[in-house]
Amino acid sequence: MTRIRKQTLDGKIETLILAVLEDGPSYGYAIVKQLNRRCDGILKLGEGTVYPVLHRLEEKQMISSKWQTAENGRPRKYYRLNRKGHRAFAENLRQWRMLASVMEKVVGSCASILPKPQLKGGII
Amino acid sequence: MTRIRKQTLDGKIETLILAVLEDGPSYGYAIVKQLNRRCDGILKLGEGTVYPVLHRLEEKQMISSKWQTAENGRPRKYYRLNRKGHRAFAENLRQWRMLASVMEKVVGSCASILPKPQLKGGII
DNA sequence: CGATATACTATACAGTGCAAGGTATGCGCG
DNA sequence: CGCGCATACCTTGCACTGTATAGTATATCG
Repeated sequence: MTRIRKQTLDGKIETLILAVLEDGPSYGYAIVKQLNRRCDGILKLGEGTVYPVLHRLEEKQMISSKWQTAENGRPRKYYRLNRKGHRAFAENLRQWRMLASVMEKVVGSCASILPKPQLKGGII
Repeated sequence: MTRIRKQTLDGKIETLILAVLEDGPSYGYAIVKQLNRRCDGILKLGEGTVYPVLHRLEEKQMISSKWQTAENGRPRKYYRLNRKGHRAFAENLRQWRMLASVMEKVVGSCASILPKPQLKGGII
């Protein structure tokens, strides 16, 4: 299984992180682990990838952070979605669907050379 | 209908152009028009977007160019896929499927807030 | 005690979309 | 003829994003 490339993932990590936080507050290290575990073999994010995105998201006021000490004594910076982040996630999702539609329209037509795994229904 | 954002499209234009050329040789201006027409309302690429990508693709030896004069007297630079480009397109397609799978896994679970248009089959 | 996992941070780089601006020519219209 | 429009190409520079690299600190376990 090949790892996913940067240029493929580009612009999607923000959405992925928002999606994780959509399920409830979490902190950087856990987010990295969860995403990697969730997409084992395909996604292998480093901490140097995720933390800057978190800082950018906070800067854009989509998420808020709060330092908290876990039961194991470690300080953790918990992030949670705020209204702006919630809206951003919804918008990102819409954008994702649009992209999927475009790719389907353009690539789909000549993609018969590489048949799709399965897709019985049309546009995603 | 909102236009698709840069960060959403990021890294996909190369694939889109390769897809068009997969159907036969073409030239820059026509490629722009075709992509925009094909995805009317969503995609609005400028020439300043496409030409640099064509140059990069040629630099990476995925496509080759050949000047040719059209019947209307205008000089056109026709591009065609070569073997490397063909392989790159297949790889890009694989990457796209991987991305779709990742997005499905992570976003799909909590995406119930924004129900998908239709999808009866699972992974794209 | 040393290794490992946890948990955070900062810096610097490369690739990419795209806005902005420029050149040149053929064609139709008033 | 002059004007605008569509055609057809090009370059420069910016902003954003993933990520490699490097650094810090502490709890836990063999």
